[in-house]
Amino acid sequence: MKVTKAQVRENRERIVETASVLFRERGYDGVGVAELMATAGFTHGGFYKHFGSKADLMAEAAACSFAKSAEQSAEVDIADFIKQYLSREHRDTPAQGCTMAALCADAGRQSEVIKQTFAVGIENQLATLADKDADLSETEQHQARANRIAAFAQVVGAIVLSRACPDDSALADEILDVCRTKMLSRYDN
Amino acid sequence: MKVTKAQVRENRERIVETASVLFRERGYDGVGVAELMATAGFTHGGFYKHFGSKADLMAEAAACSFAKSAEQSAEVDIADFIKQYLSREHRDTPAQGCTMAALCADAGRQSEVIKQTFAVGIENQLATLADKDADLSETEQHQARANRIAAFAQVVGAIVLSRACPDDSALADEILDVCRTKMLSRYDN
DNA sequence: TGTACATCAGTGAACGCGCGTTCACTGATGTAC
DNA sequence: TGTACATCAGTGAACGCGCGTTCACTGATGTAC
Repeated sequence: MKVTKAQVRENRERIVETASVLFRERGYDGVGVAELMATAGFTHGGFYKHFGSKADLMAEAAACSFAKSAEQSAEVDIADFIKQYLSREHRDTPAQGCTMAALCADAGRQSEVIKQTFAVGIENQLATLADKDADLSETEQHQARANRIAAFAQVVGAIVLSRACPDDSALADEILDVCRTKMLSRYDN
Repeated sequence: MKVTKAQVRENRERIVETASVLFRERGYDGVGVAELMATAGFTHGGFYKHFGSKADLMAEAAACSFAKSAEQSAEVDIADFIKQYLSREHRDTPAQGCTMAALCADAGRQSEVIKQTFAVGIENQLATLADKDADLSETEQHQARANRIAAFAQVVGAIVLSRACPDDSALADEILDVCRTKMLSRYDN
């Protein structure tokens, strides 16, 4: 059952993307290698032809989704980012949403390799939020970076708290609405 | 080996508190019933004399820690709360820290019963942050509540992101420092 | 108050199950001639 | 270009292990008389 080199690459990519989705949906401990491989369309035995361990895949799936999200939000301005991030749709579909929001608490309990991947992901995200056109002094740059860090902490916290509430909970929606309104009022004036 | 009623109550309490600590440290999936009971000083078989299931204990441990943290921070003013919450010490000792920060991402993947417990916990925390002495108009009350929600989202997000970074990571400290400074500047003037 | 007995918290072996990982095997691909 | 063979991605059974949960048993407590 050998397969072309192109097919191998494609299959590996499919496993990483499937993992990225399933992990965001159910957490690292919530998805097993066998189920993962079955969802990607394979039997579980072949897993170790692609990855050294489940932990290796966890790191790779995170890195992959961080790269992808940086790509996607490169053209989005900060107000649109906030609107999308703090939407009910994003909260209700973690599998398609921000990996940082879905998995950073899990990452905190994983190995240093995975934490390193997440640190890079955070820096990517901060870079994405930067206003590329602006020509700022050094103190203004520091201030801008501080603003981005605070904003990112707030959107992540809001999503994570909102997801911890029951479905159709007024509080869950209130958290999102309040944070969206407050944050947008700083940019749309 | 029957035991006095007082002893039973005390033992149950010890199990709940042990669970609360271990869950915060390693997540709900990271701690098994057997290890939990052993840490509390029992064999695992007795677990089901106290709780219907592991999920029941998860809900009870969360509720217990929310009640305790509301008690503790009742006398703390908002600036002190921010300083404590966004300290390295809090980040580095999740087992003794805020259950919301440690487990709300896990809660989002659990049953509605647990999410309900977390929603109550969030409301508790918001009530704790309220300025009891203030006598405010209705619009001022709305505004104050919105401020508390946004602040809580930001501190939770900051801790969770900081914990996702490698140990001794500059970024991890920067996230905490930036958010602490920015948030305090709104209260200490 | 003293005695006989039911209760039930705690024990520890056992249950089936799914986990991450390993392995012998298959057979089409890629390579050497 | 055609043939012979080594490679290795994918298969599916099997590994040991720890999980949540169940159960027969123990024996001190609590209760009924």
